[in-house]
Amino acid sequence: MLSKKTKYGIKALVYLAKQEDRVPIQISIISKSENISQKFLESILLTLKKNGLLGSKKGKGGGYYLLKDPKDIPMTTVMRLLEGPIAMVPCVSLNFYEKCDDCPDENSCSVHKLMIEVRDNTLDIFRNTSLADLSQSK
Amino acid sequence: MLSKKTKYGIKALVYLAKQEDRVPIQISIISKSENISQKFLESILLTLKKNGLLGSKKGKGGGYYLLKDPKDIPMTTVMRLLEGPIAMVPCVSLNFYEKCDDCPDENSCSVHKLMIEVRDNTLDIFRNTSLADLSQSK
DNA sequence: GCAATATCCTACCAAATCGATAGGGTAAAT
DNA sequence: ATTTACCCTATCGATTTGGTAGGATATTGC
Repeated sequence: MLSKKTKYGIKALVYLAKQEDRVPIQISIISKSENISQKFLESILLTLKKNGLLGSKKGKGGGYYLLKDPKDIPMTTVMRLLEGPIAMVPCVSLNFYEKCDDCPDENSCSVHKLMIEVRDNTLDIFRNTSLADLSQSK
Repeated sequence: MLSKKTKYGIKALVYLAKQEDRVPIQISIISKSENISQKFLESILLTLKKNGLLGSKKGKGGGYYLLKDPKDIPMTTVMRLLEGPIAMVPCVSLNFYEKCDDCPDENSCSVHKLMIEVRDNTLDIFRNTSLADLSQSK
């Protein structure tokens, strides 16, 4: 299940990507427009900033803005940053791998094989979808 | 993230599907073989029984057994039963649909569109994978 | 009929996560 | 100097998760 953190984060990024200029947009603007709790959104944008997706400006006329061209931000990046692993099971995760306690041998695990297939497909979608793709849609 | 409940459930079902005959298998056998807490597995198998996937026999020589041919059990059924919705967001779920609080219009929601794509792909895999497919693999 | 077996059922529990809120600190613009 | 708006930490209630406990119920073998 997608967390609200991720959902809100994506919506905010799309909102910023839709802006013509790279003028800083205030949290309050986004939170109102997208119906997101302002304080919650605040923390989300902060982590997006800490991880190099957003820049910020303090004080009057301040706010957040994208650091890169939306075309150059694949959804894999966004998802991993906000949601964590894309795989449904840690033992098939590329970036967050973890061995299962119960599984003696991954290669003979039925769940493992199935979840690799799911991961590959999902990964493909996220890799081939950029923030720009999401923003252009009507 | 796939819950352990689902993971264990799948493993147990695969274990049962691998049996030659349809002789009842005891919980303790499966739990030992698959390294699953016996009591936890008990509750999982019970829900699988209540939902028509498994039959059971009480008393000596009792246990659980598959009610259908593994070929006729698609993973969509198993997943929906144990994990719930296959979609990452309720607003794109076929069987567990729920409207978002924050979204005024689903059709113009960027997250919505992306998650529909993911759902369709994942659904496709689960639909075209049966319990038999998982059991045959080495 | 009685004891052994193994499912069935209910209740409970600790830990973790989630979504959100509170309250102030810091930097920048006017 | 004041206002603005990001920055940071801490806390909180609700829910979910994975697991445990203990006994009730049905079936088998003797």
